[in-house]
Amino acid sequence: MKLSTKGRYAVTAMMDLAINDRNGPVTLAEISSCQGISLSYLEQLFAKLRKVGLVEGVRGPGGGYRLGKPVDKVTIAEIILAVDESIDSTQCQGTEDCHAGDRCMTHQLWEDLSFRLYEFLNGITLSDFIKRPEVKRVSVDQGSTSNHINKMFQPVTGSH
Amino acid sequence: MKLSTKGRYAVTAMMDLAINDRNGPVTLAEISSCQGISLSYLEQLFAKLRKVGLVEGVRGPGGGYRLGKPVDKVTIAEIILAVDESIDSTQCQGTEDCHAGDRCMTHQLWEDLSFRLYEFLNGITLSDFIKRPEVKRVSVDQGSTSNHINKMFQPVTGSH
DNA sequence: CTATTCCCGAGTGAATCACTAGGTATTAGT
DNA sequence: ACTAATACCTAGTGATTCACTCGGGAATAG
Repeated sequence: MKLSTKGRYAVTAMMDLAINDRNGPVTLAEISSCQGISLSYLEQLFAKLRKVGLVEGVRGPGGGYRLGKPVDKVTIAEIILAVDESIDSTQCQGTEDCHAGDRCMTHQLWEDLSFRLYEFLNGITLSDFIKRPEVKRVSVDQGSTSNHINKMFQPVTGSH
Repeated sequence: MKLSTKGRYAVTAMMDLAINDRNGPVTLAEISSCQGISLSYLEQLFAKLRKVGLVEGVRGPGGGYRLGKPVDKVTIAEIILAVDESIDSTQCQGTEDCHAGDRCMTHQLWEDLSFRLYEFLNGITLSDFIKRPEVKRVSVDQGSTSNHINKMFQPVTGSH
């Protein structure tokens, strides 16, 4: 689960597609000029997105890209995994007898954390963003219909 | 909020410190041989961690590194931010009149997501890991004392 | 004094990032 | 049939970052 600028480009581009879904395909030229990313670089990113079925291209004039799945099925984790390939957890992983014996359970702990992070990002879909189109920074409308998201805005109470 | 192998090194090293907290300082040589990371590279990482007060060094024989704060005050987000400096959200950010007008709210949406991710990682502390030392993959003990963590293992129900 | 540790800076090959350049394939409009 | 618009594909490139080596210091326990 890596996360870098490349992943950001992919996610924001996918958001763009999700927002303008009903108006037909979105061209890369639009996204490029709008987001200030190179066209050819976008093409490379979309090649990866297309390979895993997250988007589908429409050729010819009036063409562009459409989402390959319904907005509520596309998760942030998928998008990031498609372009920012995962971190290599090599390093004596599996064979945990690396040293003093009782140390070095950190691999396990990291995988725990990594899994949690994945679950978190896999619980957020594109629809969670386009649902509140102009509503900038929603302010905790209780009893929400969009489940599990607003939890993130809540407590953390104990720690800071 | 970037996340790469570098951040993983820092997090696992900090976990190591947290686990062996009571046995005096931990040397970089130990972490190095245990985790298969170069000693000098570790030194560079720990220089950054020291700069923000996450660790403190003890010189001389028997020295090493100690946590700079109580384990329950050190969050994953802090560690990652200390070594993996944040993603540049440049690109027409602020001036959102980049194109057709009603498009391009994606910056805002990205910042939303980025903030959520930060909150998530800032809600996990080192103590959440060392609390269950040998307990591999805890299985949802309800009514937990360690609040907000086990929520992550729960629903996501709707999406997949 | 000496060995052990942290501390510091400079340099290096490899990989990745974001991009440029130059194509080909498909299709809507005329 | 022609043209323009679009997706699609491959190769290369400078800049940056990654993970590392090397060569030193500075502090301190024994």
